Amino acid sequence: MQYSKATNYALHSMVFLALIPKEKTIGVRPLAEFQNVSPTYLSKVLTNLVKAGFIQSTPGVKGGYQLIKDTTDITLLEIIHAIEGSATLFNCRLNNNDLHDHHHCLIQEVMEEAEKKMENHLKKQTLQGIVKQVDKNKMSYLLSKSV
Amino acid sequence: MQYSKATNYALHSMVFLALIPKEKTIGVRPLAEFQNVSPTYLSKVLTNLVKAGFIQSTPGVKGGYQLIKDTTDITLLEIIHAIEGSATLFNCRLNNNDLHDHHHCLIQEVMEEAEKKMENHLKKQTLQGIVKQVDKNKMSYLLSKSV
DNA sequence: ATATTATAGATACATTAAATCTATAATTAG
DNA sequence: CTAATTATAGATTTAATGTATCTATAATAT
Repeated sequence: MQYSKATNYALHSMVFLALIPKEKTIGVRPLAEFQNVSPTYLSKVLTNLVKAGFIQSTPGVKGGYQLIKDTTDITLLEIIHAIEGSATLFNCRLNNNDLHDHHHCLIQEVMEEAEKKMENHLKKQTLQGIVKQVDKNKMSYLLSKSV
Repeated sequence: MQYSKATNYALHSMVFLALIPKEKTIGVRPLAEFQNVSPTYLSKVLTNLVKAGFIQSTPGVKGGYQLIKDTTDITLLEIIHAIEGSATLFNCRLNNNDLHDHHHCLIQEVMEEAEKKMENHLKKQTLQGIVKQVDKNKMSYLLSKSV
């Protein structure tokens, strides 16, 4: 079980977008090249981020993508959910006739508790938290490409 | 992203096995019927649990599977790892030439922290914890089939 | 010796992620 | 207004992986 490549691209793209001046836009081409992925595929991922309200897209010359939400108001969990959806990681698949709906699965209960621990942590991790660290390292984030 | 059906089967099978008398064995057939899965497929899952050292298998008449470890000494995390492996949920897939190994990914760092929260919780959840609850409910676990 | 049960290997099937292609719409520049 | 640029949508293809089946083999009990 692993997070999808799409989620990978989404998270890295968001960090990238957070690092460029807010009034500027950036095209899908450089974003894709940076991540070694085809622009057409990445654009589909980015569209999900647009629909989630994190970024804005403008077509045409000088168009591209840009953040429209404050980095302190975007959590990693939200980004992940925008791509992966928000279904629970574990779902009891016992479909026994005798199993009634109100009989909740004890295993599922525990698994959901565990997942919540992870989510609670990711809920506290804002995009700003990542970006801040990049600056702190005093490395040219874009040049080193070590996002 | 979701845990595999195999993990589902493994967890439920372990609870089932924990509920039968320790000296008795149970064949793959009833275990499979209980979970609405083919015996041949479930046996492959169970073999992984054998290799992990949780259960024992004996061929032949009156053979089958049985627990060989104490329920207080088996955690849900261990069972999950026996099926899913222990790779991290998130892996930075940026493979830029300019990216050196020692440049660790900030996103990955956070994601691993988050995953650890979940794992720490599952590490504390023993098979006994589940089984105990089943008894507490005073329901015939096997009859109600509401694992 | 026979019936029973697990295991291993090969294979097939199904689902989903990942990626590509084409056409369309929106925007800017000239 | 026209041409170039850029994002979007839809259909389609490819690849990867999870799920499942089949057959043969080995081990055990009666």
